[in-house]
Amino acid sequence: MNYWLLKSEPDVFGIDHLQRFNETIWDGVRNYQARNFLQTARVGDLAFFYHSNVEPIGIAGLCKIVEANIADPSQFDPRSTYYDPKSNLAAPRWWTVKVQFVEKFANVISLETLRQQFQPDDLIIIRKGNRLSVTPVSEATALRLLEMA
DNA sequence: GCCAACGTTGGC
DNA sequence: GCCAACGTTGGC
Repeated sequence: MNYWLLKSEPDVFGIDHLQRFNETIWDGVRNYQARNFLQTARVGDLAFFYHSNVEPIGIAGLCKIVEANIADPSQFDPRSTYYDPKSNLAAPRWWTVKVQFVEKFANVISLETLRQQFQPDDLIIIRKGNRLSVTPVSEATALRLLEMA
């Protein structure tokens, strides 16, 4: 099993939304490196839910992948902000997963705490200038994060 | 294939 | 609101 970190702005979609909806298709990823990570995610993998651009910044909860290799439906929807006219049904360009709510942490693991506890090599999210919205997390790091939650 | 220009992200 | 960092675009 693998571990991931999914980044989102809670003003748009946060852990509270996921708790309310229980499941969601993680749509709108339009970065090839992030997409490639998503394509390797498998059912049963766990993903940390990171809140960006908000106070407090940090890991707010946990979810799990319940469906893998979904062609992101928003790429085909002209009304969607994620619409991609260069994609098509026969050869979808953007792939994603469906995630299910697992847990909202009692306290957000803050970015400051993450920086104190981990090295940039261990946790991509704390690397300077990182903008990837989907990143892998090693098992060792994941287990430590789960203990901190 | 290079790279300047541009738009976006996201912490501060 | 600022701005550094980054990815993408498009002219050449």
